[in-house]
Amino acid sequence: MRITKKQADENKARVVETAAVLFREKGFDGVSIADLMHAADMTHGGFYNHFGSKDDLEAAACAHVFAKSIEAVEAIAAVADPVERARAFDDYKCRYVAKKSRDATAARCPMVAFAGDVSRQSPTVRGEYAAGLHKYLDAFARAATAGKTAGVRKSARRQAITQLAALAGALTLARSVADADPSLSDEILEAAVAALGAAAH
Amino acid sequence: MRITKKQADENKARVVETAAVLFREKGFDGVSIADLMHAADMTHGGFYNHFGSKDDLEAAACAHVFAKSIEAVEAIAAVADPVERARAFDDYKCRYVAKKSRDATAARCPMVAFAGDVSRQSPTVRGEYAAGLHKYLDAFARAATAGKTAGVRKSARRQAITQLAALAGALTLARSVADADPSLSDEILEAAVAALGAAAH
DNA sequence: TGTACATCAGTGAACGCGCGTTCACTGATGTAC
DNA sequence: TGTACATCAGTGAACGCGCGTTCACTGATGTAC
Repeated sequence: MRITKKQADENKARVVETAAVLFREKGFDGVSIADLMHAADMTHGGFYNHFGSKDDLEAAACAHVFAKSIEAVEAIAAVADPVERARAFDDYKCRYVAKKSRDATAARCPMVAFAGDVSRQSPTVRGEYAAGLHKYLDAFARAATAGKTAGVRKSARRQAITQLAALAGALTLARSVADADPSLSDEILEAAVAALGAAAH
Repeated sequence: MRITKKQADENKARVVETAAVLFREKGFDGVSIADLMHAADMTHGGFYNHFGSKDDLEAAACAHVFAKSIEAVEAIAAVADPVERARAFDDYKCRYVAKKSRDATAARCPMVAFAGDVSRQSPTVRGEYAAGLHKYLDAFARAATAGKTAGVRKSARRQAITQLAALAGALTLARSVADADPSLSDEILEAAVAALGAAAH
């Protein structure tokens, strides 16, 4: 039963969106193609009409998730007014290490969701992940250094990278003990928030 | 062919040691029981004489790896002379985010090696991991706050947690792009080292 | 515009493989006397 | 200490399951005339 070209494109997009959610929630290996296709309201056989392999989909899902995150941070970096930009950036970082963010596993940041798995995946996935992280980190550093003079920009970028590592590390560690030691998990996130406050002034 | 009790205990210990290496290198799901047992110079059938399930071994390996890390940090925290302790602690942190550390995947820190996978493993593994991280983090905070007055110790602990998150986050991110974008990977580690230098005085 | 045919997105059974786990067996070790 | 037997760590074949992937088939869509 052939369907319309537009419908087929929508179906493919829905598979990528579904994968973006499920892969973040359960990891690449935790989602079978049959599970995924059923979650996207299709049967598993049609998968290979759209993707050459599961690897290809992993790469596509990775790029898709990063694209959204990059867009959000670039929007902050593009804010013209320095005060408003700083406020928006602080908000973003606070939300990043909020408990709500830790618990929303399906919407998690691609760094945290994929960093552990990605180095064991195929070169295609690794390449797409690296490209995404590179752009994300650049956008993050730009949001932090926008408006600074060229003289301090280099060290400001370094600081931004470390701040990003601290946020991602805190979220990763907090997530890893969320079930087994909730109070430790909370303490890690609270420390991250406190550090943001201390760095803000 | 029954063997001596001592030999059997040694065999079990060798399986745990081998698992500690292979799981860090390839992840829990990347190592089959047959692979593992052959790496430990045995056949796969004997596995269940020592462990109830693969989960049990994962938990044991997790605890084993953490125990070593905890021991190292506790030794630093126990150094009596404040100057020498600070120097030892700084050394430890610098080694943690050295490129050599990123590339030694088989010897990697348990936080970085397991954090991504652990929340998808069984409760047994999650429990052992959480217990290990809790002790490790406590030791790390003690190494940072030893000798400080009670008044500042709470905020010093928070700072130590964030510093640990920054180190673990930097190593995780650097590892995740090590193959596909080596210069980005290097930049992340260099930023982490620079931040350690800035925090030291 | 209408018709005939090729195309191809989606279906669901099937294949082959690797994995965790089980099991009957072996034979040296540990133990009871 | 010596002997007879039970124990149990290690072996390797086998089982059952889930997975990624393939394939013959369907029938509405797209296209050539």
